[in-house]
Amino acid sequence: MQYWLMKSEPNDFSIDDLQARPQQREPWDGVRNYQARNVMRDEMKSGDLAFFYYSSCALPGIVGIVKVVRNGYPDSTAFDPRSRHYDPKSDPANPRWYQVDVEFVRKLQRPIPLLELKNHPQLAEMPLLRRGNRLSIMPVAEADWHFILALENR
DNA sequence: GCCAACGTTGGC
DNA sequence: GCCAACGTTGGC
Repeated sequence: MQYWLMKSEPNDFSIDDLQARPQQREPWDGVRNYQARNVMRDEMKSGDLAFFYYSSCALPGIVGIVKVVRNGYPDSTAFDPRSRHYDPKSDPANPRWYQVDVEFVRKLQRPIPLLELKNHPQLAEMPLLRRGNRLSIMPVAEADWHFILALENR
């Protein structure tokens, strides 16, 4: 099993939105970055866990945990001209973009802000904390996963 | 809103 | 295949 971090802008899709969905599940669609696409298509597997991370908001940070419940499959919003994620270059016969399905697991007892993560030298090698990182989906080392969860109750 | 950093595009 | 121009991301 692997661990991940998935970014979302809370104004766009929040963990509360996920919790409110039928079966508390939702396709993680609209990702238009090749590296993140490759992760969802090739690496994320049903049963993996991921941190739900808020970006581009008042308090960027980790707010919860989700579980991958479906392996990568083509992102159909790319085929829909009415979708804001429409990509005419994605051909259903040869899809360019992929998504996984995620399921709500729980919210953290408190959000763990990016600023706090930066205070821990142990986490300095996380892709999230590396300068200029723009990946919307990235791996989390198992040790980092547990370290971060231990911050939750402080 | 600013702007640094990065990814993508497209002319050559 | 190079690389300048442009668009996007995302913290601040």
